[in-house]
Amino acid sequence: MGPPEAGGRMRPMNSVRVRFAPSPTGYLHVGGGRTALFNWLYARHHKGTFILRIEDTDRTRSTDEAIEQIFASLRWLGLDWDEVYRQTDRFDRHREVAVELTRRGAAYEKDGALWFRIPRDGATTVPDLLAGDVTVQHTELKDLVILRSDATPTYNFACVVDDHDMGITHVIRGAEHLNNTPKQILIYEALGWTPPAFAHVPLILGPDRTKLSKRHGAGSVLDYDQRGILPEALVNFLARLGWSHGDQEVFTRDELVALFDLPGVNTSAAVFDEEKLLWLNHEWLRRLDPHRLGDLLADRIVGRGVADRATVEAAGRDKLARAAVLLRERGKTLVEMADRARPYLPGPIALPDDARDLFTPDVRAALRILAVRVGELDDPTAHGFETALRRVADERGLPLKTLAPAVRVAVTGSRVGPGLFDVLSVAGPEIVAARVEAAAKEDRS
RNA sequence: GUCCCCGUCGUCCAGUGGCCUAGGAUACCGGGCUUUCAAUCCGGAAACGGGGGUUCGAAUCCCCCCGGGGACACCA
Repeated sequence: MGPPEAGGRMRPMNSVRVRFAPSPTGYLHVGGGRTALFNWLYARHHKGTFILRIEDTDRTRSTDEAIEQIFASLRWLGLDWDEVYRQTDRFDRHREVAVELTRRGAAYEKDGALWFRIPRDGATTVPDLLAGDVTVQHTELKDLVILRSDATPTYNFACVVDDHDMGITHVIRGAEHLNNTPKQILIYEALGWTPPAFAHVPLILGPDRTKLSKRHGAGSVLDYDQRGILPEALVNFLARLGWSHGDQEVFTRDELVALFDLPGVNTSAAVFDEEKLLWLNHEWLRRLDPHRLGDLLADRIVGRGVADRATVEAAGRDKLARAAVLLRERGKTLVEMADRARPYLPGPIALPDDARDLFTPDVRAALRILAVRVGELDDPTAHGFETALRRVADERGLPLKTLAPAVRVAVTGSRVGPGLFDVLSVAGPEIVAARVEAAAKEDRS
């Protein structure tokens, strides 16, 4: 028989119910993101329920903006929740239970606050699914406030009441809570309630090996979106921090749901390695559908001010998708890709000063001819451009090794980039002809 | 300081007593390919924290030490 929900409904006993319980005192950082992910994966894997509970009992530090940020972060990560609660909505219930605790002699009032009494003797064992049995002597514990002077409940207390009322079966949370658990178990026992199962997942550390926190800089989940990281990549990366499935590194969301379970989770803390995230992002960039990636690229181009919306729309979806396919081979983030997308969009290109040595009189003469040929090109594929380029080089007695870099710089403004003929083909004859002609007029001095 | 957790390449993981001359990934170094940069391919360097046990045999089990982290709020 499962515990009754707040409303009194009964639930089947075997169904998994887990919750992610962030406090809205700031943005959601990747540590919290991973805790949310593990809970979500566990729920989805076991066909259970994923509950989101906003722990806003600290009314002076909680903000609505933070709540919105948390929602937005979870949505971006693709972690959908089945139920959502706000702890402040349940204050009456918390007070009711506090009274019950007092009636049972487990709580007492002092200085206006209500305190929970820790039994003098004995010890409490947390049967942790990951760490094993963790026993703490009661002498190590101190009585704790459960109701503040202003009658609002504190974390360790509200948490117990809500986990119980909401029928939580597994509490999956960060290892920093392991020390709180004996106190919470004592509260369950004082109330005659059965505690849920606990699984304390290892911490995520910053480069300095201390718990990842806001002071490590780029901690916010949404920052990663800002930096051009794909949610697929962050989810994949976070999942692999503390969890594994053999030697597999790349996982789709569906694979994660199918494979994730608590027994596969580690017990030691992990350092957040930005380099590996970037590698995974690159992997995911290359796996995305071209048109979807093209759309993401289009937004990013506008967002970064590389080109305006009208220009991007004029280029068209197909062209953006083709450009994205070229760009993703050497970009690790959407930001890098967007910042290199200019060559594929209409408009002039600025030539770098240090590349002017490429435009010798011979080269400029060849470029003039090439511009004409490209204007008349009837096969605007990579192959068509290659043929045209080779022919001009041949006619002018210039090695391709000399002409190609000049054309590249003329069209893209850079000496490096994707395969030249692919670049020309995606940019298209019109853009190529105009830029090659403009470069041919460059007077190097 | 006290209590709790943890300890395999720089980093993330594999490894659950013999398949380990310890495997994969990333990052790094060298080479091939290429108009360039990537990608890719080939090669390289790189770890079981230390000491005791247990065992025919230990990265795997036990103990001690050392190291790292976390918690010690009317924060969560």
